[in-house]
Order: sequence, then structure tokens, then C-alpha cells
Amino acid sequence: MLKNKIPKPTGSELEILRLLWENGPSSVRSVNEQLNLKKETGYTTTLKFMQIMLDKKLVTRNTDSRSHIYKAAINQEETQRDLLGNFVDNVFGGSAMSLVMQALGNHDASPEELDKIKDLIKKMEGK
Amino acid sequence: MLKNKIPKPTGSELEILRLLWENGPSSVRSVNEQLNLKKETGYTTTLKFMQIMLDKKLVTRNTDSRSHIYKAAINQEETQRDLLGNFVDNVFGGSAMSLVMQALGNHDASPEELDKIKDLIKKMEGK
DNA sequence: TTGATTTTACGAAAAACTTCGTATAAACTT
DNA sequence: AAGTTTATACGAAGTTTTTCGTAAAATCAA
Repeated sequence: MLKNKIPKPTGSELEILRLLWENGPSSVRSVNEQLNLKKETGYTTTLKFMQIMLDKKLVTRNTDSRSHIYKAAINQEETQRDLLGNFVDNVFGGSAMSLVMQALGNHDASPEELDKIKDLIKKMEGK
Repeated sequence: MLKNKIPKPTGSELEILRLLWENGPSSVRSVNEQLNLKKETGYTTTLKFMQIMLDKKLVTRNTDSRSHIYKAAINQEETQRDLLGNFVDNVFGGSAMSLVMQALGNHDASPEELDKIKDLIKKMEGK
């Protein structure tokens, strides 16, 4: 069965998804408090976003208790993969390699991180 | 001297910038034709975008001849770096490494590409 | 030179995204 | 139970981004 296409989250929606991924299922209040650590956001604004996201099937919610508990409905890694694919296309003309080279080059990687990459490369060469 | 902050290009603006980077200074007609290879776009729509971009200083133009010639006013690599930084923050919570790992993992890299990365890693370890 | 074509300028509609006010209902508080 | 607080629902206003119609100017062709 074909999976219903779920729309790409907007920037604000992604912020909320990231909180839900990080903290697990949460109330609007809790998400709103987290958002406010970064930037002033009205409670009803956050509520509205989460209702829109519910509509778009980006989240589900449990309405057993008075304060509804929202839960991410899309997978973090898969979403990152999709967005990364778009980004590579839009910004790096489809060349994942030039993105990797830039990301690596612009970032002060620790020896451990470099080791991880080397391992991955070995695996890729091996197969 | 502080460089005047030039706004981040929108998605559509970026498409046009990519053409200007790739093909060099171009007329509206030429950009519009390129865009139309990917998706139907009205001529005046393209024109309007390029006028907006001029306004935002994303491009400059030469008006000597009747058909104005537009030129990217921002640097490709620098722009890619900026956008990449934002993207890493927004989607990968600031972890460039997890982005690199995903990008590498999701992409069938050729041996040559892997070699290039290995070289880069060596350089990074060396210093 | 007159009419057709190509171009720019401008404004504004349309669409997508963000923000919030207000109403209403539920549930604490005293 | 009455008043206060906390929640959701809903609509709509505000912004940003995208799209395009129309007019006017410049060029080209017969």
C-alpha cells in the first residue's frame, strides 16, 4: 500500500517536531514553554500550529485528559533524510558530496568524529 | 567595515541564483527559459523575482542594452555555507556530523569521492 | 511610418505561513 | 456554588512569498 504523502513541515512546524522527538509526547503548554526559551511565542500561536500539524497528520494526539498530549507522527531520521535530499538538490545542485565536503570542512570535527566517518567509509568501500 | 546584511534568498530566488552562478550573467528571458525546463513559469513572474532580487541586492544588473543582464551579487560558496549552517541547526540540531553521516550513508559514493573525503580527513587530522 | 514584438515597470491578487484575539468549556479553589 | 484559572476551538488579521495582468517604452519588420 502506498503511504499517504504527508506534507513537508514548515520551519515553525519543524521546531515543534524537534521538541516532540527530543522530549517525547507533550502538551501544548510544555511545547510552548520550550519554544519560549528560544523566542517569545504566544500560547495560542503554539496551539494553532499543533492543531494545523494534527490536520496535516504531522502529529497525533491523545485527548483522554483535558490537556491533549501530542506526539510526532513522522519519523525523525526519515524526515531528516527527506529534507536533506531536498536541500542537496536546492542548494548543492544534487551533489551530496560537495555538501559533505563543505560540512566537513566548515566544522571542527573531533578525532572521534573523524574516526566514525572513517569507519563508515571503510564499510562503504568494503561492500 | 561591517558588510551590509543581505537577506537570505527564498526558495525561488535560490533557483534563479543557481542559474546565474552556473551560466553567468543572464537576461530575464534566458533565466525564464531555464526555469521552464523544470516547471512552467510565466515570464513576468521571473522578471518580478529578479527585480525583487535586485532590490534586495542579491543581484546586480547591467542596463546598457534593452534587455537587462542580471548577475549574482552574492558568492555561491558563501551562500551555501550560510544555508548549510541554518539547515544543520534547524534539521540536525546543530550537529554537522550527524548530517555528514546521513549524507554519506544515503548516497552511493564512488571510490574517487570517498578518496577525496579521506584526503580531507587526513588534512584535518594532520593539523 | 505603422504595426507587431519584446522588454521593463508596476500594482495587485493569490497562496502559504505566522500570529493572536475572543469565545467557550472544563476543572480547580475557597 | 461562584469565581478564577487553564484548556481547546475557531476565525481572522498580518506577513511573506509567489504569480500574473496590464500598461508603457523600446525595438524590429514590412
